[in-house]
Amino acid sequence: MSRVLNDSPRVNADTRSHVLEVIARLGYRPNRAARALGSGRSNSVTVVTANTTLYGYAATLQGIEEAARSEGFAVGVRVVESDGPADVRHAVEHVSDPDAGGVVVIAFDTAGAEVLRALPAKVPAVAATEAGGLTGVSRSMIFLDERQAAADATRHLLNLGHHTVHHVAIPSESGTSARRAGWRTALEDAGALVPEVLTAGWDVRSAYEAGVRLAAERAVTAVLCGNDDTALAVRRALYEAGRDVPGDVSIIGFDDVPGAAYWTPALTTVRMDFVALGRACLTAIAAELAGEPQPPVALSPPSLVVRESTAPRRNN
Amino acid sequence: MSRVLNDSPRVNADTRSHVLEVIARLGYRPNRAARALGSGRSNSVTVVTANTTLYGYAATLQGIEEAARSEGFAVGVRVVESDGPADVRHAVEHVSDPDAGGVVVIAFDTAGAEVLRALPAKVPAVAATEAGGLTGVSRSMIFLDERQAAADATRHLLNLGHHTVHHVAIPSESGTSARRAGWRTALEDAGALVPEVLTAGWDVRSAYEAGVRLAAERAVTAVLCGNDDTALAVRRALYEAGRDVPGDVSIIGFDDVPGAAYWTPALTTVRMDFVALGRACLTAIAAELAGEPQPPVALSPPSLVVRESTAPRRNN
DNA sequence: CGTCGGCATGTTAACGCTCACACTGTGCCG
DNA sequence: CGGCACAGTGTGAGCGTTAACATGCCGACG
Repeated sequence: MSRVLNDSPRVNADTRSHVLEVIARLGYRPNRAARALGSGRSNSVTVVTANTTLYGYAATLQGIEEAARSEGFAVGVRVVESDGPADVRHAVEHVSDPDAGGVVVIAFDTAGAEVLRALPAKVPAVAATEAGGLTGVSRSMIFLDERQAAADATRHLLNLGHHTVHHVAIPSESGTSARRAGWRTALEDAGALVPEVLTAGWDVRSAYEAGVRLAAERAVTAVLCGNDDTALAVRRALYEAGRDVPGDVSIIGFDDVPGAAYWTPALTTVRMDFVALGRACLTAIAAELAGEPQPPVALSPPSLVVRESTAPRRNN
Repeated sequence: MSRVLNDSPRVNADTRSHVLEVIARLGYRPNRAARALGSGRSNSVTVVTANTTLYGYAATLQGIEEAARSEGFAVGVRVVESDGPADVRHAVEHVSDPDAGGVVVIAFDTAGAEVLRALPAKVPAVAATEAGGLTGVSRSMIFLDERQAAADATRHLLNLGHHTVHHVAIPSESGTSARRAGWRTALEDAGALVPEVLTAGWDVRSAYEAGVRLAAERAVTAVLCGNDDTALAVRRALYEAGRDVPGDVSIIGFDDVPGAAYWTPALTTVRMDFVALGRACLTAIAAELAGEPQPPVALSPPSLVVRESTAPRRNN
């Protein structure tokens, strides 16, 4: 019976259908735990992430779950609250259990990255990372390369007549995220001054505070925000300072959250297909678990979508 | 050794510490699958949800995971894409496996509700539902009762001089959600006219369309939206119609998503503590799995937080 | 001083599967 | 017509735990 469940090639069609019939009649359901124990495989993946609520993480998780479901995998979730040694160790121990199956770690931040580094080589894993991947880790790493889009966004602002564009960064694994890199490159190529970057946390408040600082400087007329939530907060700070968006200041976000098109003004942002990223991760870990070679994945690159939050520089 | 791992009372302190020492030295880690097989228990819960990306769902999941982690449970996720029979059946089969452990279904919508109804009585489960719970299901149901807050919100608008309050509803399990009920009650109590409710889906676009219809009617000056995303879209529609918020029209949302306070104007909304809801669900399912009686949970009720999107009715 | 009741600890049958191997029968080749 | 290869099927030894039971030990009680 084990043979028909795992559809081995060596079963007579008659026998198979008979077994299937009996299975149906008895309402038999295989027990996953027993199957895992017996085979050593578990047909499940667990995703470790720093958060389940933030859009990028949640959407990636959704992509993973979607693909997992269609491939018959069970999916587990484990959050690492911080990159502190205790949290990281616990997460690593959790997923080191064979029952956790394959692991996909969402390493957009240092917490995920630390887990990835601490993960024993024997546990199968892939990672969703920032563009470029992580250094010093030999794992399959899949990412959305927004470097180009970040440069496009910056150039878009420059072409609008802005003398330079400011950047408020979100937490990232490397000090130099792809967003920041693309931004800097575009600025340098254009011979524009590269302002100091402000950093915000995941919480909207810290982004707001960065916005307040930016709003105080009359010289800033264009800002590239690390993500849409950051853009929201920066916009708020600008508003409170009496500076109109996009009249006085143009802003661009990253992610293109579902509501971005419905903002007032609608947000110019970079569309990131996190769901596709998640799906690709699942496909990759499934291949690794099956011992198949992993074809390099090519995700369509993020692209700038221009809406209403950017406008020509107002001469005054 | 099984005895020390499960800290049974009948072990000598010396023996225990010795075993512990050896365990540490060998780097031994118990195997979850084997443990589940042997004991019949799995120390894990799987949450079935219709979505992982929408704020209410994601935050509830976060609460569950948080509590699960601190109690040593592993958490699985299974999404039911729709309330169609096939999706529901697959989800039910998935969680019927003993390895799935306890189940917490997020039944804010019909998909979740259907799963709950179809779940065999033998599988331990609790549900996070709309206020009031589901009829015809005998399971522990935990919810945030926003009826009062909805009424408060409606009254707030009425007190501001609005003749009535329109409502755009989001999908719900019952035709009459608590939000809607509270709204209607407040309206009736005030002797105000009860307008027809508009319904939107989870997608922002449908909410936008509802907003467009509302914006076309000069009589609407106050609208209570089913959630913050809906409010966002309605606000956009109003803006496109040249109607100012809150000058011409006041709007209120539900959820109080992290960014709501940073909108422009900051959104008046009802704060829902989904994380606490999730935690409560985990506590409940853990108790059920342990065979302990379940104390009824009392979650602090959602409350209205007044910000900038509501203002006195403008007489014209 | 013989017994009996616990406490500690040793032992082993499940748990529900998978996988490797043994076995049977058939068609085909020489 | 014997032998062989192989498709199809039966069988049972694990897989890593748990829990029930068996055993050994000591002190207390009669």
